[in-house]
Amino acid sequence: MVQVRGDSRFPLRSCKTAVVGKRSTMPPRLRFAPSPSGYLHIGGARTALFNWLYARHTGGTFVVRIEDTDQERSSRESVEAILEGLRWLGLNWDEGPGVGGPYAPYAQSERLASYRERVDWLIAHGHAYRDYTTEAETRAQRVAFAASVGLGPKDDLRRAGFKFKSAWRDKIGNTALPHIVRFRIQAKEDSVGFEDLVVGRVEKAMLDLDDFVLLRNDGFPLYNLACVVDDHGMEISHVVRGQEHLNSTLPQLLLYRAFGWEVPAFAHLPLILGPDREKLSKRRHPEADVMLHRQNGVAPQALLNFLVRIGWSQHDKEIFTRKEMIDAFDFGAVGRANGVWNTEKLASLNQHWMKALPPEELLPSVRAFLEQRREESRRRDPLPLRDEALVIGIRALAPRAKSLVEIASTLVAYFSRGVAISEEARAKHLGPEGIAALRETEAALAASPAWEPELLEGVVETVASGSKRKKGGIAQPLRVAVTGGTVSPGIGDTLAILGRGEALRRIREAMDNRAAP
RNA sequence: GGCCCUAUCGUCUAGUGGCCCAGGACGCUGGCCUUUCACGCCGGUAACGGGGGUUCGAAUCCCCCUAGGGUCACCA
Repeated sequence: MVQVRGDSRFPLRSCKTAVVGKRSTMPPRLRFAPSPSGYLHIGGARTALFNWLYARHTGGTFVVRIEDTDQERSSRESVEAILEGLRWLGLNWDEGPGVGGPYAPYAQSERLASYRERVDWLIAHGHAYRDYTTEAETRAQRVAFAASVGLGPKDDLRRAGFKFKSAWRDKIGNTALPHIVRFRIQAKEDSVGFEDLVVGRVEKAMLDLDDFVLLRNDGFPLYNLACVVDDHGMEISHVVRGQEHLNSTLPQLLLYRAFGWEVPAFAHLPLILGPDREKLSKRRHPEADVMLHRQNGVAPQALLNFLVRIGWSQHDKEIFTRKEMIDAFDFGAVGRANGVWNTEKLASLNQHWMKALPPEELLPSVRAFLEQRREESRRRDPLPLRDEALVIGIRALAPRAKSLVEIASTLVAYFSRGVAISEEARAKHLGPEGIAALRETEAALAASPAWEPELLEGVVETVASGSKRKKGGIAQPLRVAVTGGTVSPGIGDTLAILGRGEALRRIREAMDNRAAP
């Protein structure tokens, strides 16, 4: 069940099994644990995706847990924004906000008592100590260190080797004074390490670890503590997260060990870098916002396909439906090198999925974009947005557009009364010859029993062969008359989107206005 | 700077010692198709970071260097 990389390639890594004990025989439990301090980040979405894929692949459980222990940064709006992003992507969760579950509550701010209880246990057993050092004293220590190495207090002191030492490490404090709680690193062991499902063996010398803080002086837990307590409490079997958390896994391991808890399997995913090769960040990279892509008209399926292929592959396969991703997913095929964001590839995948997905599936978002565009452009005589016409439009425009927004923008002009004809196009295609062609075609079109793409295409061809003209001799004047320009989908589709009434109207109008100055 | 991780076309990647003078996709590009614009189809361009080993044989295993990224909070 737990995948470990092949023995031949990682001989040393096969010595240990990532998961031992009864949990490894039960269906996996995975979690996505975002901190609600903004929108759903693209890296978070990828992490959520991989967790979700593995859970769905194995028939396990996908949990969403909100890590809102930082009161200042967390907000309800962010929780909602993140959940909305997940819903948009179709990453449904089995336990978590909104759906509940046997391990509720799923927000850390509602689980404070359990962290304090665990911390008390650690203190009682010598694994942690109360530290009464105030923030002012910590600051003073920094200033003193800075002075000793000739740096200013604002310089990065860690670079110069600054290490905070607590005077309380070996004392027993038990007063009511505000204090933090630190984990006591035991120097006895020389190193801690674990087997990562994607990275392999990760090891760190104990000396490189500090007595990390477990509890703040306001009683709120810090990441390492809350994460471990909840992952254990919620019986998470696989911790799948970004490689930025690789280092914090070591102190967390110490916590598992102190508690005597079974350690979950870990999988640290490579990071997604911006075009500047730095970790995709909200501040510097607008593309880090998942919802921006929704606004830009990217289909969720396309974004999913794009994300799954950063850091994961299945031979030469590039296109994945959800089912295909789920069926093929496995941590053994996750790469270890960071990937760079590639807008062109996303666009190309988006175009692929706009063509491949049933138009009906795209319809709601195209309609929404269309209504929005129409509002903005304040077209005077809007025509009703009929589903059948929209479906034809989406099918016809998908191969010609880079996004759903582009489809919608193009369609706006099809759903209002009348059209302004470009003078250049009129000069080129609506001369006496063009008008004559229009006249013949108009009559044939008006006589058409039905108004469907293939049928209309046929009518144009019939008129063309009947009048010994090339198809273009008919289609281009028609296109200009009906769209105002020389570029549009196939003429049958173009007429069909407009509908009989509006198409004929525009043709007649073009014939009448030929003499206009 | 300490520590951790990583290293194949510009980008995402295939590759688990011989099938690789390295395959696919995006991009760029030549052509075909065509009523316009696209789509599509056929072709081209372009990479194993450097140096040492191990081996009959290395993109693949080992070491060093270099480069890149991450992390070092009373954030997560």
